[in-house]
Amino acid sequence: MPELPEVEITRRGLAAALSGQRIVRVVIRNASLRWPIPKQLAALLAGKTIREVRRRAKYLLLDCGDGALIVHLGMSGSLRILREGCAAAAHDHFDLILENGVMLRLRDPRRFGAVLWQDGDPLTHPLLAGLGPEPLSDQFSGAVLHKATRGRSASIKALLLDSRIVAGIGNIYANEALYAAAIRPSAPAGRLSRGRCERLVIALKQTLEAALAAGGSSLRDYVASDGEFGCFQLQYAVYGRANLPCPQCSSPVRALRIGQRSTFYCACCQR
DNA sequence: CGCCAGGCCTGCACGC
DNA sequence: TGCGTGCAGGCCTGGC
Repeated sequence: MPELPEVEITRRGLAAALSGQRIVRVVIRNASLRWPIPKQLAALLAGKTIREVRRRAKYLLLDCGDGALIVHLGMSGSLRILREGCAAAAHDHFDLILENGVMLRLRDPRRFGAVLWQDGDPLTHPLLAGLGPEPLSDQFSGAVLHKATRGRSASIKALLLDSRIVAGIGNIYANEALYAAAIRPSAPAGRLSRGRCERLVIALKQTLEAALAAGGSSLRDYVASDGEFGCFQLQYAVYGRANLPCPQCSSPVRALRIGQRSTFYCACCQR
């Protein structure tokens, strides 16, 4: 569930609590996430100091100087800042306990998330090395999207979800941004004009910023690191709104599947 | 009960 | 041959 805005909200909460703190203990209750949590992680992390908390796409990077803990929340993961000793509940798989008594706890019912270690620069990890530009950075522009989509016959929505084109766009925000840009999700990416690429990139950035301002989207499992819920789901124009009226023209929102993912759009407003 | 869900990797068949 | 492409499947639990 957590998409880029939710991961960024989490990052901000973690940065305030974890930066500069030393790790004293690691608890692994269930190592079987998407990939197994390395069993030597407990020994490896003890004594390290978290320098800063970064994000690349939907990966959180706890930078320890000589390497980084890489955390992905998958579909149902959340990270909470708690006090050491707080009782673990179901699906609380992993804890980091810090010198000052603060505890970082990962909960992930579906276990599609990941906790990994990368020596040195975490951006060299195979999962991160091939990622495209960050959508909120200046590295991602209409010109960049236009160039990346030339010659591609796949739908624009499929390519927005391709992390090699742009990193960390999830299904909700792909749907919402295409609506905001008035572009049909099924449109062949290679035929989008330069102007429409510009408009889409602006819409994508605005959609992500609006979600950040609303504290992200809380659908089922997501909570911020302080336990707060996001409320951007109240602002969805099309996502999850099959047959409900389009906010602009009131015609019913259509639902279909593109690349195995639920897709929603207004056939009147999006061309 | 079956079906669906915010992610994302792997592998396959197919067509150019 | 080697891509790009669209699928299917896999990993899981929980909610409807």
